[in-house]
Amino acid sequence: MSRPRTVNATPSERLASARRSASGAPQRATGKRKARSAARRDAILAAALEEFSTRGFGATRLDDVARRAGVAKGTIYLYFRDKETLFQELIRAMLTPLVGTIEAMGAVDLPVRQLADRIVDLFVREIYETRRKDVIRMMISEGPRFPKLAEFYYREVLARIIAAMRALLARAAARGEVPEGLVDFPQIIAAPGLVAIVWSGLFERFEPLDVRAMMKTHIDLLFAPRKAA
Amino acid sequence: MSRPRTVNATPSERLASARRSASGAPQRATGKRKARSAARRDAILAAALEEFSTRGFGATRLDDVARRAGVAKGTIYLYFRDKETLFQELIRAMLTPLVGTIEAMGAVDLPVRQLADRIVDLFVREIYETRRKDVIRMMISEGPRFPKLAEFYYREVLARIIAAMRALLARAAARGEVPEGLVDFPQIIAAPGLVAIVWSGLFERFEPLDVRAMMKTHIDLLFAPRKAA
DNA sequence: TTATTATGACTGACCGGTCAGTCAATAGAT
DNA sequence: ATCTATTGACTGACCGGTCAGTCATAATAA
Repeated sequence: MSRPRTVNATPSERLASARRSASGAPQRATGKRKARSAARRDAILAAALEEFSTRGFGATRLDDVARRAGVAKGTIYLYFRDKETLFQELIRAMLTPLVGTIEAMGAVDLPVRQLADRIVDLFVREIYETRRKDVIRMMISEGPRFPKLAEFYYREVLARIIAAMRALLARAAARGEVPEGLVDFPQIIAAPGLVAIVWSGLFERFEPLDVRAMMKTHIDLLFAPRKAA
Repeated sequence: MSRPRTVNATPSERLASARRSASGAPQRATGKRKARSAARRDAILAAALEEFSTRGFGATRLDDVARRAGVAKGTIYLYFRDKETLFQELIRAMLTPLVGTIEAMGAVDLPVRQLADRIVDLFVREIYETRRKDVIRMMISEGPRFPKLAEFYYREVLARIIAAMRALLARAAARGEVPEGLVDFPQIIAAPGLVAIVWSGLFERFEPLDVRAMMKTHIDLLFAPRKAA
């Protein structure tokens, strides 16, 4: 047995190691190393996105992620505690930037129709035509088995977006631009977006779907001027 | 999906096995045996539903399915060729009965509003408050990695429902009960249903959603009388 | 500046546990 | 007795996670 292995590592050593990985980059680093380190992390996340989004969490092999990232498997564990952490960090990294953008949009005070158009545009450009579409699909697929992840997504993303929408819709409703009912269910506005995301993953090849047109139609129907009740 | 783990089995063996399993029951059977056989199959499917829908396809262990069904693991293989076949049969068995019901509904010629109410009711009673909700969730989650399954679902379920809806909407539009736009995107009608299914799996515990109310609101908004263009 | 030492990022062979699928043995029906 | 259905121990591919060892780079000394 010529491969001696160290069997002992004090609890504190283990803890230190765990803490390190949590930070997301191996130890401290300066200059060249720091840059390289960040690049590596990104490469791993990019590879993970590719693999996770085509194979799903369970069927993804970390060996494949490593190969795709041009890195040894062990390296992944220098940047992420384990497979699950990698997965969650990936989703976090992809979705977090969106929130600010959307909240900002809700703050602007424009006629709802214009806002609606902007929202549709934002959705198509920043989500539907983007890898974020796949991230949301993953969220839907794997979320039920990752309660922590679902909670993060709800608290940091959804709840905020819904709050912004509600505020916006309430203002519009007060002006009579929008029926009151919508304020209770902002989800209705986003519903076709969800349909589009799911459809694209399952049925696009049988029957392509014009997302923009569908969302436009939906908005037109919801916001069309009505006869008085 | 998943890697084939069996490496040896002559083509003819495979065929024989396939032929038998395809029938869904071991050999021919009559009387008592036939009944027992059908019951077994059902027990396995029921157990599979339970396991697959909480753990997902990949993480479900056939050992667990067997235990839950009160059967030895090998027995599963008497009724289904492999894990994937079991999964697909399950979805097939759960969704197929729906199609007829929905198509029948589309054939009736009633004012859209009444039809809409019936459709909402059907959705809530036959899907949302049922295990079928979970089956559809599984379809969404696992579909992208089971092209065959997605195709079956599209051809046998979705396409038919959409066709029925389109016919119905076209009639209604001709009568001026419904805006023309809807005919192009029957998906819009179903969108909140999808939202409800996804929501229930991910966020119910943070923020319950009144599906009936949401769908009612949506329908009211879509079908409300409009000012003339 | 150049030489020497220290660091820690990176590697990849390896380990241990897991689980789909098999099949010889057994129970049960006819 | 014969034939079928059922069992569950077993196999082996597979993969997440580990860690001793390597070497480029950074820190320090000369």
